[in-house]
Amino acid sequence: MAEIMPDSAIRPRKEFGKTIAADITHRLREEIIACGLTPGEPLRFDVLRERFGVSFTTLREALTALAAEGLVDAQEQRGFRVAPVSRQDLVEVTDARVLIEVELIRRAIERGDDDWEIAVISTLHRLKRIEQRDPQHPLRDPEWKIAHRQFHQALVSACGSATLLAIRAELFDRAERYRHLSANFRPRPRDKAGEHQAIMQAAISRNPDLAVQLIETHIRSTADNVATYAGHLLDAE
Amino acid sequence: MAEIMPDSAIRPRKEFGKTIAADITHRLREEIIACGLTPGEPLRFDVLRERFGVSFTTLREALTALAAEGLVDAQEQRGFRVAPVSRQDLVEVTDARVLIEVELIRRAIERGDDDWEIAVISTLHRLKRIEQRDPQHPLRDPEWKIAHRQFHQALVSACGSATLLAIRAELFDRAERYRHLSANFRPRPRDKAGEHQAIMQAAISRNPDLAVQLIETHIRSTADNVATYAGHLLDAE
DNA sequence: CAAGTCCATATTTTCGAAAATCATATCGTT
DNA sequence: AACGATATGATTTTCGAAAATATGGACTTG
Repeated sequence: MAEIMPDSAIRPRKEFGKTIAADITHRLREEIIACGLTPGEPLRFDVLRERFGVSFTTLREALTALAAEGLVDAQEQRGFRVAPVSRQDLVEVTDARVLIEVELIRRAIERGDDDWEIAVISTLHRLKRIEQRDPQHPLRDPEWKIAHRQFHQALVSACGSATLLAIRAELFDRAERYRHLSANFRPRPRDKAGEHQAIMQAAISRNPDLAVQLIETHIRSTADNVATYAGHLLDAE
Repeated sequence: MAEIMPDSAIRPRKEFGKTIAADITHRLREEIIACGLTPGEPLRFDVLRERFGVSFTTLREALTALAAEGLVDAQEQRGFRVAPVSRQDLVEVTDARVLIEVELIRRAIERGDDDWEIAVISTLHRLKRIEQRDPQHPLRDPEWKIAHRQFHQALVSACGSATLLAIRAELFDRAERYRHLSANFRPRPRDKAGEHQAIMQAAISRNPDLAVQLIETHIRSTADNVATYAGHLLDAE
C-alpha cells in the first residue's frame, strides 16, 4: 500500500532543482545510476507518472535530458528505455574516461591553487571517515557515493575547462552505473582507500606523471572488476 | 506577410526526425549554429511557437535537448537563451576538440578498413567539387557545410568508439557556430582545400603522427582566425 | 501453413489552457 | 529622494485531455 502511494504525498515537489522537470531529471538519473531501474528496461509513462506524480510533459522533458547524457535510450515513436549495458559500452566509457581524466589531472596539478589543495585534502578526509563507518558495502551508502564523487571531482576541478568537466561528469555517471551493476557480485572491495590516498598525495606534491598513472590504473582496474564480476549481465543483452 | 506565416503552412510537419520534437531540435540546432539566432538572445516561447507552429511542450523538449548539447542555456524559471559566446568558451571548445580529435584520428588510422578509406576519399572528392562552384563564401553554402562536416566525420568514423564520436560531434557543432560568427568579417578563406587534401593523404597513407599534426594545426588555426576576426563579438558579451 | 491485411487496444506524442513564477511599475513610508 | 512593499502584467512551467502512432491478435488469402 505505502509503496504504491505517489511520491507527491510524502515528498516536497521540488528538492534539487528549481523546476519539477529538473528535479525529476535528477531523481531519475540517480535511480538509473544505482541500477534501481534495470538496464534496457522500458520506461513507460503511465508507470513513471504514477510513481513520481507528474505529468507526461514533465516526464518527457526529463527523459529527453537523460537521453542526451547517455543514461536513457530514446526510440522515436516507441518511447524510452533505460540505456542498455554491454561490454563494448563499458570499454568505450572506460577509454574515454582515461583519455579525459588523465588530461584534466595534468591541468589541475599545473594550475591548482591553495583552495584546490584544500578541497582535495578535505574531500578525501571526509571519504575516509565515512569508509570507517561501514567498510563492507560502500556503494550502498549514499553518503559514501557523494563523498567519493566529490573527491574525484575536486581532483580535476582546477583544470580550467568547464566544457571538459561537464563531459567528464557524464562519463563518471555512466561508469558509476557499471560499478553498481557489479556491486552485488563482487566478493569484497579492494583497497580503494589506499588508492585514493596515493592519488591525493601525488596530486598535492605536484607529481603529474605519477598521478596520471595512478588515476589510469584506478579507472581501468575498477572497469576490469566490473567486467569480471558482472560479465554475465553484460553478455545477456 | 509571407515571412510571418507559420512554417506549418508551407513545410511538412516532420522533415528530419520521426517526431516533431526531434525535428524542431534539428532545425533549431542548425539555426543556432548558423548564427541565425544571436548568441545570448532570449528564446521566448511565444516567438518560437509562432515561428515553428508547435506547442509549448514540444518546444520545451527541443530546448532541453539543445541545452544538454551546450548550444542553449537553460535558466531555471527564467526561460532559455541561445548559449552565449566568449573567448574562454572558444578556447575550451578548441582545446577539447584537439584532445579528442587527435586521439580519434590515431585510432581511425590504426583500425580503418577499405570502406573507411573509400569514405574518406569520396567525401573529400565531393567537398572539392562543391568548392569549385563557389570558392568565395563556402560557409554560406549549405551543401558545402554538409560535405565539410561529412569529410571530418568520415576521417574519424573508424575509431571504434560511438561514445567519443558523439562527444566529438557536439564539439564540432559548437566550433562551427564560432566559424559562422566570424565568417562575415573574415576577408577571405585561407587554403582549406589544400589542408583537407593533406589530411586525407596522411590518413590514407597511415601516417598517424603527420595526420595528428595537420589536424591540430587545422583546428587551432581556424580558432585563431575566429578570435582575430570576431574578437569584438567575443568581448562584447 | 505462411504471409499479408485489418481492426482493437496500448502507448506515445502533441496540444492549448491553467497554474506558478518572475519582472516591472506603482505607491506609501521614512 | 531613497527605500521597501505590493500589485500588475509578462513569461515560463505544468497539467491532463486529445490526436497520432505502434503493437498484437483475428481473419483472410495464396
